[in-house]
Amino acid sequence: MPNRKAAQPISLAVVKTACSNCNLHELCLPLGLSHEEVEKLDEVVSARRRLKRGEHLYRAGEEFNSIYAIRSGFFKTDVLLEDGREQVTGFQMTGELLGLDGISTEQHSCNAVALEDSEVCTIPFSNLEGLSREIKTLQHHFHKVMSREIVRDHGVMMLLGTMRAEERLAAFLLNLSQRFTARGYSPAEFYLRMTREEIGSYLGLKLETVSRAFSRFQEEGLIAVQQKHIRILNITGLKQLMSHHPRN
Amino acid sequence: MPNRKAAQPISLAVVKTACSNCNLHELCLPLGLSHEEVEKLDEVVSARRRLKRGEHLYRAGEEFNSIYAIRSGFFKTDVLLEDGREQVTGFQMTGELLGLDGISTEQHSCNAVALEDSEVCTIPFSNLEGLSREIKTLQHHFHKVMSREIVRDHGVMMLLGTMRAEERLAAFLLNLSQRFTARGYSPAEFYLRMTREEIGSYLGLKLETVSRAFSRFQEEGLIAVQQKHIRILNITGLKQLMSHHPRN
DNA sequence: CGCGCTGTTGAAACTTGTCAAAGTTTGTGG
DNA sequence: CCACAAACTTTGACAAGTTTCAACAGCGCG
Repeated sequence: MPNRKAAQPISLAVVKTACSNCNLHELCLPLGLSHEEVEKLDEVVSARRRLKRGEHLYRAGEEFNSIYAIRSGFFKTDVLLEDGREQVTGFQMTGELLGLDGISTEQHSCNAVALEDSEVCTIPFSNLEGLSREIKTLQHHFHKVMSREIVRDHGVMMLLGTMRAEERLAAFLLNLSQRFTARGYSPAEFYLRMTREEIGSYLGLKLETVSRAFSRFQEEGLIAVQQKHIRILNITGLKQLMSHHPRN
Repeated sequence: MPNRKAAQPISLAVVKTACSNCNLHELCLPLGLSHEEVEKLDEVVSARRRLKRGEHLYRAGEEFNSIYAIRSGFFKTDVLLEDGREQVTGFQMTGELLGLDGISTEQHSCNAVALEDSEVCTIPFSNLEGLSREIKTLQHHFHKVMSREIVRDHGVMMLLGTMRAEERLAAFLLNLSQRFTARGYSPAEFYLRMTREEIGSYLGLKLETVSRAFSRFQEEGLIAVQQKHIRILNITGLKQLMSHHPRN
């Protein structure tokens, strides 16, 4: 096995990822696998890839071959309609998977764009399927991950279908907070990697509406906003905001 | 093999389904399996279950054990928030699968309700996983089905996030039309199984708005509505309606 | 150091929701 | 088989929320 730490010219495509060394066990696929099984998975995860901010990991229409595990960084996925309409369908962070949408037609159905310099593990899908046939735990975990994505999408549908602007933004901030927390970051303070327009697109709102909601939250002492820097001052307040549903 | 047509007391739970006889090959799981493989699947699909209109196939919170293939009938799934908000997340028809959301937490995360008398095949999930480990084609097909669900959800997010009332309803009708067509029914004439309120819930609109949009489509000669009976008179018109996006 | 992208704020327009009333269909029990 | 109640649908008038358009401020990249 090559020594990855040696100071030598780096061939990006060749650097092997090692699930066994990765500190994302609980977030990514290797959950609950034996040491031996993780080593098999190592063989399947073919390469790391680095992306600069703004770079596409894949584009809608491209052939689907692999799914990607985010090692570090931050992504958005978005869908484009023929008529030019566009919507952000999700924001993904460390330990989350990208590309599941491509399995269905063997073509990616959305664009994945790095919102900051990022690094992903490439997992050739047919290898993953192969290994899933051998390792029951892996198979089941993968199914759970796909199912979780479906449940998550239902949550977004709920948000888009039943919540008003400020509720949507509160839900969004609370969701980010919770995901940062799960990764060991502060639940109350973080930088947004996306623009107001991208937030709006995700939440089904115009950027101005997002901006106004931020301002309103600030006036009410719920958060402190300074551009992309967010501090949540009153988590309970944000949560309450969401349970005051309009009527029915 | 028992003769299912014999006039004898029927024990619902015992009647075996036979994928091999089923005319839903292309819609359900057995796509592209060999004869032999389909027979293995037969063994896994444990029982049929009949539901009356209004009956729940499963409820949110119940333990997840099986997924269901709709043999005949029509369902809705909906999600309930603690605060009483509710949203229909989908309508499912013959040949489609129900229950994929439950894999993630081993609990169903939504309710599935029959909107007309219906019949489903119960597919114990661990059996399906087992068989997937043996039959590559089945495994891959199942992954595609899950992925297709994710892509479908993205479509709904798009609809909820970027379209206005009439566009949403047009998209909804076109989608139904297309799915009926795929099942050999008329593309232009069908009965809605759901109420205006359920349509509204799915589309993120109030029932009055749905009703008004129907009326407007009728005035414009795009469709003929009589309660739940819909005839599409001008498919192109409906499609055009959707490409006149608001602005950007 | 300035230009462009991003974000903020205001006022007016528009879309959808709310409330209310009346019409229609469906299902049930007499 | 009819009658009545309940559920569903339609329509109108008004209110509320969000978008649109516009102007300006701020930050950051080159």
